[in-house]
Amino acid sequence: MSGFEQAVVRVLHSLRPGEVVTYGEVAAEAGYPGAGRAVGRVLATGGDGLPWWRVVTAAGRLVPGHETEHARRLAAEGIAVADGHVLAVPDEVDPAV
DNA sequence: TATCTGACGATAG
DNA sequence: CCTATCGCCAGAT
Repeated sequence: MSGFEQAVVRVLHSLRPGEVVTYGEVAAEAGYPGAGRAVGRVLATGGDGLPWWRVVTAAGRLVPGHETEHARRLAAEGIAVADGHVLAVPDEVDPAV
């Protein structure tokens, strides 16, 4: 387990139900801004134990190759998904906005 | 140590 | 919307 991997895992577990973040956000939150690519690698290698479905690309695009599974899990979390992309990323639930 | 790869990000065409 | 290019980082060979 490298520090990077632990940091990423910790961030993912820090997310609340229905919380969706991007790879860049996870990387920055983990303390490795710009390491979004490495984050994707961790999720891909981690395989299980990690809420990878709460992570999407900066464009709101779902994980390539897992769009169906991803969309299904996001729907279970209450996230609005359509055509392989999230309709919105409510990282901060602000009714004022 | 060097090189390649990848569930990324942004810009440009 | 899609592909191409560059920059980024960590891991694998």
